[in-house]
Amino acid sequence: MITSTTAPRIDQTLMALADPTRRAILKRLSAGEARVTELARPFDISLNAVSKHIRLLERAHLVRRRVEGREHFLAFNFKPLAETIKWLETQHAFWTARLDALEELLKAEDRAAAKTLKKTHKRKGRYED
Amino acid sequence: MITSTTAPRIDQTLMALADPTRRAILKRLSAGEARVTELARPFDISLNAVSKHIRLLERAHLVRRRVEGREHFLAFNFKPLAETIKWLETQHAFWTARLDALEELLKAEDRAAAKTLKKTHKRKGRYED
DNA sequence: ACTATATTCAACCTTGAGGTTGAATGATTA
DNA sequence: TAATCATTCAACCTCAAGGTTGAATATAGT
Repeated sequence: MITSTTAPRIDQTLMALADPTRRAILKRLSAGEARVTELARPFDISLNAVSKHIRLLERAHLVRRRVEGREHFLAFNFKPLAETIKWLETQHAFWTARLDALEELLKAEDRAAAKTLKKTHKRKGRYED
Repeated sequence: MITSTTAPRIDQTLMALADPTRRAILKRLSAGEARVTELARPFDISLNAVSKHIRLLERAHLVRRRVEGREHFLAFNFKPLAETIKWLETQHAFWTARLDALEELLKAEDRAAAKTLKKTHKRKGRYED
């Protein structure tokens, strides 16, 4: 019984990345530290909204905060991102390997069918896109 | 004014992947087509819940559906996944490149400071983790 | 001591995720 | 035809995302 493929870290990271505003914030932070107000400036939403986005990024460990007086400096933390990419690549490799194997299998079936002229298993309704 | 780094496709894909149940479903589907009931079996949640997850995966184009009579066959669609990984890798490259450049800059500063024995800019509060 | 600045807190709203149960629909099978 | 199976639809619940506005807090500048 699959209760959960418990990878809460990955859940959080992917969730945090699934928002264009947050991705833009990260992009900005890849150029170096920035304060909250600074990060908020380019956006059309309230400062508070950006503050919330930052808090969420922090919770996902994608961003770290250094408080200096009244100013909060945010910095990018790459680790979770690297981990997530690695995980995705692994899965991707796994998935495509399976897919390739399946393709091979189907081709082999087709060859066999052609040979015996039976033409069974003409898989109807193949998908595309 | 950054209204949105509009990549709705990526939003959807990342969001869809940010759930362990859905990732498990995809993993199952990488081994080949499956029907809804079949996909639902290993989970501890209701069939309806799984049906909803599938609908969401479909909406994100990660899964395609082929209806045959009363049975619905689901299949993995790799394209959005590949796209997303590619995008993430690009961003990762961009981010790390920037980070490396920044590190270089800081090191250079340190060297310069050491040379003139001034020791200014001793960046306090470096982050770790 | 004021005043302005940087940021969060608190309360509120709307929307959708993730789950439930029960009924409806449609295709098989006995 | 009647019963069974596969799936969705409909209605409901709870919770958190993403946004707003207005007040609170603390630091910095005058």
